[in-house]
Amino acid sequence: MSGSTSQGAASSETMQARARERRERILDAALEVFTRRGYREATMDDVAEAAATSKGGVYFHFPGKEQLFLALLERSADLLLQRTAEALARASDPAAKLDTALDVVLRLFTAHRALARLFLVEALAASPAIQGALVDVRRRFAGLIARELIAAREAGVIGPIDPDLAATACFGALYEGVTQWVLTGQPADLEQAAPELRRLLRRMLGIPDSGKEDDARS
Amino acid sequence: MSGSTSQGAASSETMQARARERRERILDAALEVFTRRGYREATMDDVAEAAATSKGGVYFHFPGKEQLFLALLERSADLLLQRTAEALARASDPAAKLDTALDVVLRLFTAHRALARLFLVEALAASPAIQGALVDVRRRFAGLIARELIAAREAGVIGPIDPDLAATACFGALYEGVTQWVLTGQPADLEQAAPELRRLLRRMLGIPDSGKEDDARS
Amino acid sequence: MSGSTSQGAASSETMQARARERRERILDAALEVFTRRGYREATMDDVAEAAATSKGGVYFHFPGKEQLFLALLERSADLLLQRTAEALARASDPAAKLDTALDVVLRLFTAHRALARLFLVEALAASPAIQGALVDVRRRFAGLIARELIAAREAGVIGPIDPDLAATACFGALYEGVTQWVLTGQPADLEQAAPELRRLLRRMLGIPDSGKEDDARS
Amino acid sequence: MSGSTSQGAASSETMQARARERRERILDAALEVFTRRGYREATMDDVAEAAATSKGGVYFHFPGKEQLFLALLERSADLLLQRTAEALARASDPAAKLDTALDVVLRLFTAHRALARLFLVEALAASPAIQGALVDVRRRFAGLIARELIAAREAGVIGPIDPDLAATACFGALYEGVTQWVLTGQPADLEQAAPELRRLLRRMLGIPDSGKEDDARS
DNA sequence: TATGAATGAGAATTCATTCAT
DNA sequence: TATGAATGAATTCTCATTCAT
Repeated sequence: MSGSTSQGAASSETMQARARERRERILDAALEVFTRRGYREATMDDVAEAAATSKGGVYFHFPGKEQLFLALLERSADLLLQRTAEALARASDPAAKLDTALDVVLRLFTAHRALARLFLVEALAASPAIQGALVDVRRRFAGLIARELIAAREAGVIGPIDPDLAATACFGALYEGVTQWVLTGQPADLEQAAPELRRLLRRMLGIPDSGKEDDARS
Repeated sequence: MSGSTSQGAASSETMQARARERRERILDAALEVFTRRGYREATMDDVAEAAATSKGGVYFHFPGKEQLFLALLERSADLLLQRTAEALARASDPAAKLDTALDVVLRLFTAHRALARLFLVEALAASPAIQGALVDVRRRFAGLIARELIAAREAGVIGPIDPDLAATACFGALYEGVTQWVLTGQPADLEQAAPELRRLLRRMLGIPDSGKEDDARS
Repeated sequence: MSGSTSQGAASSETMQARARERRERILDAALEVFTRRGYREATMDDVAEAAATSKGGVYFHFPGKEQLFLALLERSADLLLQRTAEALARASDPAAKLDTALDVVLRLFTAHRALARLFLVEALAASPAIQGALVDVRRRFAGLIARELIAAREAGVIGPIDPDLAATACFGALYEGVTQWVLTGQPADLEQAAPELRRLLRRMLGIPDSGKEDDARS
Repeated sequence: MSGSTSQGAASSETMQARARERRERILDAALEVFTRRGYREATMDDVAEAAATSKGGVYFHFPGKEQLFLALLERSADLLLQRTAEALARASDPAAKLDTALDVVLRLFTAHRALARLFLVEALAASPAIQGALVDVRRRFAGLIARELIAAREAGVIGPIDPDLAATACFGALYEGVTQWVLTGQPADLEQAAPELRRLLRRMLGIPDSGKEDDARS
């Protein structure tokens, strides 16, 4: 199995690279299709066509429609969670962490509305397995926030609080705004809502206002 | 008015009453089925069977699956919004209004988890028309809150605030909690989360803590 | 049964008159609907609505859809055949008979395009029973022509001829022109084709040209 | 061109050949089924079964029932028109052309009564699209005749005539005879009617009788 | 007689998945 | 690996007919 001929190995490597490439292309196509048509309405034919391959080709890379969606969800969730975690790590104090996380999420979703739709709308009613996966993603995300809240509490920056519930509420406030935007297109620029949303969340969590910044909309 | 026509009228009235009754029975059955199987998985056969009628009977009362769901959504939304509006009207000061509205919603959803699931999960990815209707319901609900926030602001009870965004955030925090409960069953008792949620929302909105109360649902 | 009370008798007569009236109204509505939607596409609901009555009402007067169509066909065929027979009786010589019959048919169909459609198009593929009825009508009509041809032959006005085949051909030539008109709307004025058609049929049957008349389209 | 790709090409060619074969098999089956049951009564299940394939297979090759019928109509019309055109081209003088065309049509329909039924009866009331297609076929056929009439007129073989109307009448006479035969089975042998029909049409068109031939049925 | 609610047997069509090539 | 033809179960919706009132 280990490179009997260099040619075989080279070709195998090339093959693997190609396979990975095609896999990615299928995932990209799937994102576009699931977003445009919805999970149920989207057909494997749609995906195959969008990926410029055949139905059989899709089935070679993914065992089924559900697993395709799941893979897509995972890939997207990893991106979202990783970016958020990085942003949280970069910021020093709790207030800054909150701000940064908020910015990352809003920016990410603004840039990838399709992805937002996938998460917030389509995945919810797709299938039990997908629903489960989505719940998991939400939990991981809320967990990220909760951890920070615990740290902030221990540092004495914020008062006593139920970190899980607070994180969920925080997540939900953000979530609802994005969902409305995804579904209705309003506000036209999602990021413009950031300052006010930041203020609301800070107040909810009991993070003291840093005073200086942002255009108070008194 | 009496006399020769009364018989005809009576029979017609009876018919209409029966028809209305059957229509309600179908809606009840539809709620049960859509809840148990999800919008997409549910079939009109299921609904007919659950309503102890025939497929044709369902189609006599509703022109299609989507319209059936829409009718159901409307009926349920009216109930939810009306109850909440009543509760808001009963309470006097903003803090009490928030508390009461929260209680009503949590109690309603706790009592009708099926309905909650229908609203929060299934409807979202059902079809564009249903999605639109759902967005509308969410907006009406957020509007209810926004109106109160404006009143509270004018009464000087709370500070300057963007009422729409705040209402959306408020709604979202609540929504997310209920959704988690619907999807995961946690917390086991949704209403137990009320006091802490109340505290968070109050803080977010800037409603002064009345001190004494909480976890006493006196 | 014989007028026990004048009131009863009167009301019964009135009833019968009303019933006949309604029956006619339903037939009129059926003609309109079958013509507009085609036999298969037309529903009993359509007919009932067009007749401003209820489905049950239609079923009271006619045992079923097929019988309704049959009754309509018969009523229309009677009209067509009777008018043609009258016209044939009025004319004296074979040439005049042909001319008159042609005029009657073209005028009748021009005035009642719906009826023409019913005969020439819808009835053909409706159901075996209806097809049988239609074949019968065609035969009766062709028979009308054939009888005249036999008489003309016996009178020595025309040469030897197979009367049945000639009648069928005659009928078909006419039929095809009307069908094209029904299906395509061309020629815009069906009756304008009469002179040329008359000339063709005369020649086919061997009826000598009366010379004088009509604008030769050389 | 040979070598590594030849295998792929060969397999692809094989596939295509098989697919084309299957497509033809479905068309053959459809002809049989539509003829036996009529357009409306025939179900896609019937067609699939008759083609020894699955419903999905039929839908793979044809997008729907109507398009299947349309494809069938086209295939059959092409056959009929082409044969007739060839026959017309083979004959030299107008009289011979008429004779040959008549023979071809009668022979073709006699041999394929199912096909005749499809054309003359079922297609007429099937659906607007099918109706349109059928009108088109009729027109093309009448056009074939009209062209010959114009040529004959220019050659001075026949007198002044409206070629379109004459062609339609000619076509109609033939059509009606065949339709009667399709619907009633009479005459038992369609081709036996040829001589007399020929005489009638010749006379109608003003083509001089060649004198010698045919068993005059005086 | 008239009404219209109810029935239920079907129909066309869709699409995830399989598999020979 | 890739292709695309083939499968067939499942689903929505239709409509002639019945019948209680």
